[in-house]
Amino acid sequence: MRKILSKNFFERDTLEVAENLLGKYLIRKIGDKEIALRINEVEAYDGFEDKASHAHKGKTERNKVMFGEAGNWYVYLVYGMHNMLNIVTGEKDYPAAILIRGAGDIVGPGKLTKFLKIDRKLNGKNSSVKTGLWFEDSGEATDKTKIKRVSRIGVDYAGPIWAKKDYRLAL
DNA sequence: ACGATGATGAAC
DNA sequence: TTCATCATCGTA
Repeated sequence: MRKILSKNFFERDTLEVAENLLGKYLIRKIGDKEIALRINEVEAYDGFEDKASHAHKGKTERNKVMFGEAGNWYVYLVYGMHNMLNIVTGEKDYPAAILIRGAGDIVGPGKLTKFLKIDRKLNGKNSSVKTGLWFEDSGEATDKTKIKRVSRIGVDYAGPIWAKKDYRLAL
């Protein structure tokens, strides 16, 4: 059973989406080939108050897609060389997204986008077969009791409260 | 432990 | 228009 995840899956609480995204598949179509990778590590960036989130200082040219429709891709460049892949969650005008850190054998958000040839051309597009990048539920059950919850990476600047939140989920 | 490498946002 | 900063990675 292949079920494509659509907007309604992402239009709810970010932590809840993050938890449910683990074990789902990220599908990338390149030419006539499809690559499917099982998602095993994500990070949540949730709301205005989250000081680790790009949206904390309000809407800007870069982060505006976080304020848009759930199920859209938020892709940006860090450190001058790595594209980060995020999926927008929650209601419109509520800024939140989930960073995909690891899928399949690929560990690390920068390596993942390089492997799947993902760049900012996808920013603001929705996740669907049409854009060549989407999610599927294979139907296999994931054991939620096995989910590890630890602090996020590279967000020390957010201060002790927000840097310490266990918003990094892994299988 | 550190440098690569460039867009972004805030200050001036 | 300049400047510090950065949701990382590979090499040492």
